[in-house]
Amino acid sequence: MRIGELAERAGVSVRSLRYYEEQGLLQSERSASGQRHYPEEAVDRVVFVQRLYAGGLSSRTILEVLPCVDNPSADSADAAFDRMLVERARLDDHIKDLLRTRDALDELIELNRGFRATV
Amino acid sequence: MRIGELAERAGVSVRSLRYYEEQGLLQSERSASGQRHYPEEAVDRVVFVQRLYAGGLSSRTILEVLPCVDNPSADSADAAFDRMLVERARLDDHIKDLLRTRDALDELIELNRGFRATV
DNA sequence: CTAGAACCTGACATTGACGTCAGAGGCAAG
DNA sequence: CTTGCCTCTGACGTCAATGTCAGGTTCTAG
Repeated sequence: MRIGELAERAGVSVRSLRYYEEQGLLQSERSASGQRHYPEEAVDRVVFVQRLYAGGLSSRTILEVLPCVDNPSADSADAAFDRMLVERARLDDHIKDLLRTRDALDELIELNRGFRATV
Repeated sequence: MRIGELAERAGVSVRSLRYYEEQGLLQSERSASGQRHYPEEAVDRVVFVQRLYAGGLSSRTILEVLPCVDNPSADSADAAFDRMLVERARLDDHIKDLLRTRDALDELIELNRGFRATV
């Protein structure tokens, strides 16, 4: 499929796909005229990359982790595997921090509900 | 206390404190020579603001919510209260999304562990 | 009194994942 | 063949919280 269809199906902009390629996160075949063509699997790939971005990983970090996706055989993915564990831990910490923030908001909401009920 | 002490005690940079003031998130008394002075409560204030930043709220949004902190009486904090509920929901969605990302990472980790064990 | 922190304002720099625009070529349908 | 949509490269714009630097004032300890 061409870039427009991939963008739509994966729910990202065409600009983003070109950016992913520039960062080495996504490959494409080029037609004679230079247009990018992608296989079906590219959709899942892009969705997964988006998911990692959502988790706060940078392009560079995603690039480091991708060997675990593309070729999870022991030798090639050693550093990638370690990196993945690190990022998993970082994400876990981040989630815990957000939960604390949510709790703080809940406290404040309850406090305000109290005031609003009595007035 | 002066700005340096507040920065250290709240765990932020002096630059950030000046920025918060610029955004209306933090007030200060000025000495005759123009130096900022803060009461004890400023520490908690700054920590709380940091917490909201961590939750993904922008300066402008934090500003909108602060009436619920400063004066949780019904009349003044109406819009602020609504805004707080909205942000609470947004944060909750974000957390759920991050949990999905963590699950995806966990799956990938398990998959790779499998490969690494057999080889 | 003096050296060295700490503070002031103002302004430009940074970072990263994009948005957006320009100028040009490619492709399917009528 | 042409109209209109898709794609290409390249480059500059964005946003937000903060870093950083310059040039100058103020406070504090000795």
